Amino acid sequence: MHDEAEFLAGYDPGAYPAVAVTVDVVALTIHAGRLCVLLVERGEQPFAGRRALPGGFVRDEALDVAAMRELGEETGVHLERVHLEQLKTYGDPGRDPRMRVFSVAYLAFAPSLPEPESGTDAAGAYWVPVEEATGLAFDHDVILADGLERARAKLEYTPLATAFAGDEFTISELRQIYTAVWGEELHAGNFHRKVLSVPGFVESTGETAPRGGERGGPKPKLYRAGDARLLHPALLRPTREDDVR
Amino acid sequence: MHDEAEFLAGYDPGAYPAVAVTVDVVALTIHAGRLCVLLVERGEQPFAGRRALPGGFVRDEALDVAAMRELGEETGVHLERVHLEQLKTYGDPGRDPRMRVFSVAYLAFAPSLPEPESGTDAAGAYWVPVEEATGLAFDHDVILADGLERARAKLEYTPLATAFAGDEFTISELRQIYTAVWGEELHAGNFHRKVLSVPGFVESTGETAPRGGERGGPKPKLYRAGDARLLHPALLRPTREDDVR
DNA sequence: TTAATAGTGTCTTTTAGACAGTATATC
DNA sequence: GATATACTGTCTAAAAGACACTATTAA
Repeated sequence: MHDEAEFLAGYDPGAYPAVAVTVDVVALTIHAGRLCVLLVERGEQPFAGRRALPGGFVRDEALDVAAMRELGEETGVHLERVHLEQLKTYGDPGRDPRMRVFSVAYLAFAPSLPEPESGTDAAGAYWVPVEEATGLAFDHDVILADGLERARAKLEYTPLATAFAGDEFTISELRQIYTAVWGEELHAGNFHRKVLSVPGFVESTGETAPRGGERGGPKPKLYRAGDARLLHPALLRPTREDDVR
Repeated sequence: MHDEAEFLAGYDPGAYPAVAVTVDVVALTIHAGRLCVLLVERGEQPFAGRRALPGGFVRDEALDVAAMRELGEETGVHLERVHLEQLKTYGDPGRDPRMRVFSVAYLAFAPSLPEPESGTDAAGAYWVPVEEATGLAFDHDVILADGLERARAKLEYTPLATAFAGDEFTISELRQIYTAVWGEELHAGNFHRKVLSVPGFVESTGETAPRGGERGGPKPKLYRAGDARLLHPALLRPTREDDVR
């Protein structure tokens, strides 16, 4: 189109007030039966010394690429089979003292627990149990809360829990993931039957684990993630009427 | 903090490459039993003359404020009890030929059908059945598709359908909303009982509609939206196994 | 009168959840 | 042997869905 080319030639990007776009990542994993989030200690202003979600400015790249890159650069955590999804964008004026900064938050689920190495941008990075992750920089407390709510909801109707597990896992391990994320005990027997009854949630490897539990019990069978993208029927949280209203 | 103030004084926002942030709104309503989306005909480059979602640059304001403002300015549609929620952010390099533009998409649900007046920014604005809303400017086809998927899913486990209805509505009207959004017929009798059995979904006004259907039938009772934020148990779509994998 | 719609009854199937019970491991 | 765990059986209650039926209204 001639008109469009002409328009583009005369267009001045600098005419708009400066804004910046960052990505911040809520990376979750299970460690010792507890749900943990990856935090960095900020080495630079603003909020130097405060804990924050890993993140940084978006370059000439897609948003999800930026999220994955920042996760690796800033924490030394390089996740291969990591599940990454966009959470929400935060852009209230004043949420960053430097300038107008819009942060596109991502949610990541890490299967195992790679101990992070300190990267270039951060003085340190570590997994922190989510209950202890408070007083974060910027509006990251809110972002974390939104991420946790999303994660808890998605466990119900998607096979997301398998993203927290390794390639092969037992039904018990899967149940412990649900327990950690929801913060509620689940009946072992009913959970077992339920998981196996949902088509495509898990599939058997035919193998069994090399040994039983620490204090006895039979060797459990091993499973891997199935091909379902949604759980039908869903695996609902124990109903608390209060949450509904 | 002395350190932080010092840092801010020496900070130069112009040092970063220019980016822009816009909001785009997927505004949905039901018209004559069909799900419709609000589109504008672009009056300016780029994509002049093409249909697009209403939207524009974010000013010194919160994102949801920007979304509501653009909806009003660009289409003349001023929605009072409109439900507005953030959908997703789109930021692929090259999605806008002018510069790097990140678009924060919002999803809006309009109860009635205010016929839009042409506003300042747009050559025209009109409601279009979603099946006919193709070939949109930028990546708006994708944004619309994501918005529809979100809307369809939220009808299942939230009372969102009431946002499409007026202050008072009949169970039949509510069912027609589900039918229009999901594109599937629902059994009238079972739907009726189901809606009334979900706590807090709807509450009776005690009144009945002034008359029955066009071709006969009793005067239906009137209801208004209840206080539930989630539907328990949910109102699930007729299962299509294919959607799951 | 005809036909369409509102609303209810009832039956079957599926699912959730409580609870018990058996087999198999580890210490 | 004591004990913890994996897994299954069984029963009950809740819910989904199919289908039938009555009552009420507009044309």
